Amino acid sequence: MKLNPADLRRVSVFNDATDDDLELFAEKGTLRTMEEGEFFFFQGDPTSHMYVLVSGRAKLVQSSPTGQQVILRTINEWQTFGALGVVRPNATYPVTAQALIASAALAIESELMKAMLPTRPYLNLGLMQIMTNHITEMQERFREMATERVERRIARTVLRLASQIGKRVAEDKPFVELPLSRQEIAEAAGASIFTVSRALAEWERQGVIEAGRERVVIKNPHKLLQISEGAEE
Amino acid sequence: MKLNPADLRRVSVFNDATDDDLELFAEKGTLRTMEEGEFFFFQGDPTSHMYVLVSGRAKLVQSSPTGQQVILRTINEWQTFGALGVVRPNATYPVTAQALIASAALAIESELMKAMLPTRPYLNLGLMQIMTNHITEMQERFREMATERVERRIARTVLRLASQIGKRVAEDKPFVELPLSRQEIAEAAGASIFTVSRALAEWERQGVIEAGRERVVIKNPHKLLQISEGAEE
DNA sequence: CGAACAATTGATCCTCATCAAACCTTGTGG
DNA sequence: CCACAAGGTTTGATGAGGATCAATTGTTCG
Repeated sequence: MKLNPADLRRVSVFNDATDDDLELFAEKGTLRTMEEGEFFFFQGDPTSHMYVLVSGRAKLVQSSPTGQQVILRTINEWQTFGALGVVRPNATYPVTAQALIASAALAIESELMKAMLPTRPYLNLGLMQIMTNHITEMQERFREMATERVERRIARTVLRLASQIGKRVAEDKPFVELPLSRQEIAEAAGASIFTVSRALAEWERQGVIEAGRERVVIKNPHKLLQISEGAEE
Repeated sequence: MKLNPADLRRVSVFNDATDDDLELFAEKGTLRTMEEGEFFFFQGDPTSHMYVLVSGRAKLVQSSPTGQQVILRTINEWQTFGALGVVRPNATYPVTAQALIASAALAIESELMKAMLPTRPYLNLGLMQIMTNHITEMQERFREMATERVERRIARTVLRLASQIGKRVAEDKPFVELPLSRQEIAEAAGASIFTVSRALAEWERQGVIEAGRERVVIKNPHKLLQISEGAEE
């Protein structure tokens, strides 16, 4: 399989790259393909590469010493992950990256990226932009987790996941489909799968969503947003 | 009051700055002094400046629409805050920065920083390093909040706050003092002040800490670490 | 068709927030 | 120097929100 360098411009970090640089990334990078459930890297591995997801879908999970997991982020096509190693070459990944479906990612050596930084302002700016995005997102999620009750958190989580990895169910319909199990929604929302199941069942009764096996279809995002903001009774 | 440019080298972002740059920051920046409880900026303000705390102590808090607060970070001398604006000039602060005690901070215009980035690799690297630190810290705190129960979270919070803003109670003693109210510890741990009060009372009974009004002295950090990791009985 | 696994549903229990009231500490003014 | 006010802290009683557990019901796939 061959990667078209021009496609790399869809990556936000590479928006302002020169054509030469894009070719360099495409050439020096190696394409890694994964089956569903396989791992790009594990929490604790040395941060050897930065990844660009070329196709498929992935998730970043963090495990506690006791084995409990939370989903920190989901990755869609042309999004980057594992970028920490660019800045801290001798560090280890703080998360595990796992393919949600069959996927392919371009792996670029951290050392290469790091060597390019001093002469590429656009790369620095691009990396800092996604970093600040992650910081503000994590701060918000932390506050939610600390102050909001489960149902709202689940609603927000479903909406956020939908914006990150949701697909239109059909071109002409506004419904958005989310290919995630209850377990995964629970790990992203910080709830038990039972509570997630009950919340989804209730929303389905109200016609807000349609729930299936490893699948959620959002039929009324507006109502879901209301729920996430506390319009309840 | 005059700021010595050489002191700025204690700021991690400026570690590798030239002497000229340090002087530039000291000269172009304005020193803002705050009484206890005053605000450097509010959540929602435009990100006009990056700050370096020169003296005192501050906290970054985020408020929910309903007014509930969480403490995201505490700032000690020579630490930076409000650095997001450097990368996103037209954004607004996602947090509020408030002085915990009488403090002074050097305010450097975001625009100035941004203009310097393309020709200063050290600045880019320095900023990215603190950003990755924040990301990994927030990811861990999020996981803790999602998976761990209160007492452990409070223990971890007290330890983390101690490492960030703790002071030795005396040069020759290992005890670390933390000048925070129960309310503030609660907001940092994502707990109620009642639960915090009970936990501290219990630990004081065990000789792990010494609790006072707006004050906690850690006498046995090792034991506290054990509690935070779940050694309980 | 049956095995494996996801999801549901109900019953139970436990953690922790909430509320109320008392207590302690610090600072202020007479 | 004492009295009082203000605000931080403690403590107990209560209750609710969710987690946990167990059993059942789908759903998918070989």
